[in-house]
Amino acid sequence: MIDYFYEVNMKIAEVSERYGLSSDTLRYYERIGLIPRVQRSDSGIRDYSELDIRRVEFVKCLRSAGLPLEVLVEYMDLVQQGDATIEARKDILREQRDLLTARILAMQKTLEVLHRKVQVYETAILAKEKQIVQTEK
Amino acid sequence: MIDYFYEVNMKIAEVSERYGLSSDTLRYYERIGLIPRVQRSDSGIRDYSELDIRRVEFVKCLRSAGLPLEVLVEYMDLVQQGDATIEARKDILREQRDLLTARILAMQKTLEVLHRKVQVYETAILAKEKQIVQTEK
DNA sequence: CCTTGACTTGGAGTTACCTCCAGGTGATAG
DNA sequence: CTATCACCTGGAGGTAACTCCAAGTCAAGG
Repeated sequence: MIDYFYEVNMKIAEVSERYGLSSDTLRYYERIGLIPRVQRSDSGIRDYSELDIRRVEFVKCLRSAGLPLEVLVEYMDLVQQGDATIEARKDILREQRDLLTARILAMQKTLEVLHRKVQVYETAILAKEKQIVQTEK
Repeated sequence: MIDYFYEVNMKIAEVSERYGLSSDTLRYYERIGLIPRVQRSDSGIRDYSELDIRRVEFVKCLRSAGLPLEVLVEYMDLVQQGDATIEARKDILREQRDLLTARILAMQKTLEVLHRKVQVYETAILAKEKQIVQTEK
């Protein structure tokens, strides 16, 4: 029988595939309360709703920038608590945004250092090659 | 008696202070071969030379951008081995530079997401305040 | 009916990177 | 002379974030 309802939901393997997080990690995130409990099918299998998937995406995004799980858990907890926590949530995100800005700045400085150092090596290698050519003459 | 030789060297506490790495961390870095063995005074106390200090600074810089210890140990090892390893060292730094570039890019995207989200919260809070004012009338 | 394979759970194990500790030494201040 | 203090060593402990495992369930295919 054809299912007339459009089925958006996904099993854990699909979510894992799509967001590059292992199934174990997804289950782990749920365990620690980072993602609220996902609905299970009759046979107990996770059935990620669109909302769940958006949460995974959000978490994946912030985690990949290095925000600590602890902070994200706290934030997601506040989200669950509803409108009264908007102020607190904003404060968390603002703080993390500022920290991230600082981290990016530091990394850019380091990148510069690395970049110059690579260039120094490249010219050193060129000089060495030239020396070899002269020796061969 | 006055010491006529200019004394640049530092004890571990001073290096720790100056670079924001704990003494334990400095000793740890030496243990794992990230910093070659630092000279000891007669009574066995570390006496960081200018070169040692430059190494600490370099490591601190790269670590703060998230380069893994393993890679840095490998690199410092090659440095110890002398000129023959210049090519290999360049390759390591180039790879790490490229990885870092990618990480910074990803973080900038996340920063944008965070930034927008903070703004959404800020306007939401403003709207809420306005509502309260109206209710009070 | 039986096997296969993707899923479930609770709990244990792993990795990277420190951080702490116990027990000991040597220089300096009271 | 003794107490304090910064340092030493080797080794154990801690934390964050996964990652793996054993034992079990269920649906689908042969």
